[in-house]
Amino acid sequence: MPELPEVEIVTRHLRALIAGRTIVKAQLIRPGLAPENPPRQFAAALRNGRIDEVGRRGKHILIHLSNARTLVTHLRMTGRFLYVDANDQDAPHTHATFRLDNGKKLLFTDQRHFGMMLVARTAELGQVRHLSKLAPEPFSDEFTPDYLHRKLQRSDSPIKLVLLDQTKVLGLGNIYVSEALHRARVNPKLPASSLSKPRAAALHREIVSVLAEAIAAGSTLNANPEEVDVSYTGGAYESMARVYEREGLPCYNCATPIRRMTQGARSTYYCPHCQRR
DNA sequence: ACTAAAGCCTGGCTGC
DNA sequence: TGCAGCCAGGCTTTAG
Repeated sequence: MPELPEVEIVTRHLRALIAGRTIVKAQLIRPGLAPENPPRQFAAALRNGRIDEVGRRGKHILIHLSNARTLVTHLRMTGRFLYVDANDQDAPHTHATFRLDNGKKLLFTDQRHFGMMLVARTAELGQVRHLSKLAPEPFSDEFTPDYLHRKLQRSDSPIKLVLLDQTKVLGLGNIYVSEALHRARVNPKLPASSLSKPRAAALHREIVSVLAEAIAAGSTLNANPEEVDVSYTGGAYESMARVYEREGLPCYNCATPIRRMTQGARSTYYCPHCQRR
């Protein structure tokens, strides 16, 4: 599923394909995709905007335009961009289209309707509700072992749930949170506040390294580098995961069978031996 | 102020 | 074979 590494890969592909292009015509087909922008306003705000930059903030993709607007996109579970000929028929579940000045069009498809878009003035992005409370980028200088320890101190919830909170730690989802905890040998049920400072430092190191390694490997996406179209399974990182979806298989450290449990209505994978405490 | 749970949504799977 | 019902999960909203 799209977590920070997956969104980073999509962002890079998009950047290579559409940076410098101009949006000739934008169309919001399903208004619910961008509830804060009525379809006519959505179209007008993007029309004739040249794409200056394609960036990322957490799991959001930011497409900055020359007309002082930014298109913000969250893929959630099944959102994806397709880059096709302008004359091609729209793909199934297409909820927005962006015709470009090179005979191509970008489609946004989303089978499950969880994805989100919004257009904002670039200068006002700081006040956009979805972005304003996000934690620092995990690769930034602000995300330090001390920062992580301080955030964890403030909650008695199971550490797995706290790590999924994008206002505390940015970029982890259900896959990488299980991976980071296993690598740091931390029990997912441990109250966040009881993680010692040295263990928080180790966890910090593993969060950064698991995200970096996933990006370097191309994440869990199966993506054609020439295309922005991606499949959300079959990517290289899937086979690199040490616990995720490995229930019953031996831990790579100690051969104990990996277990699955439910936390916050979703699966957590862990090694009952390596992650005893 | 915090936490827990419901809700959003649909394709694929399970079990009758 | 058909179909009801469950499951997956990022994030917001609501209830406690």
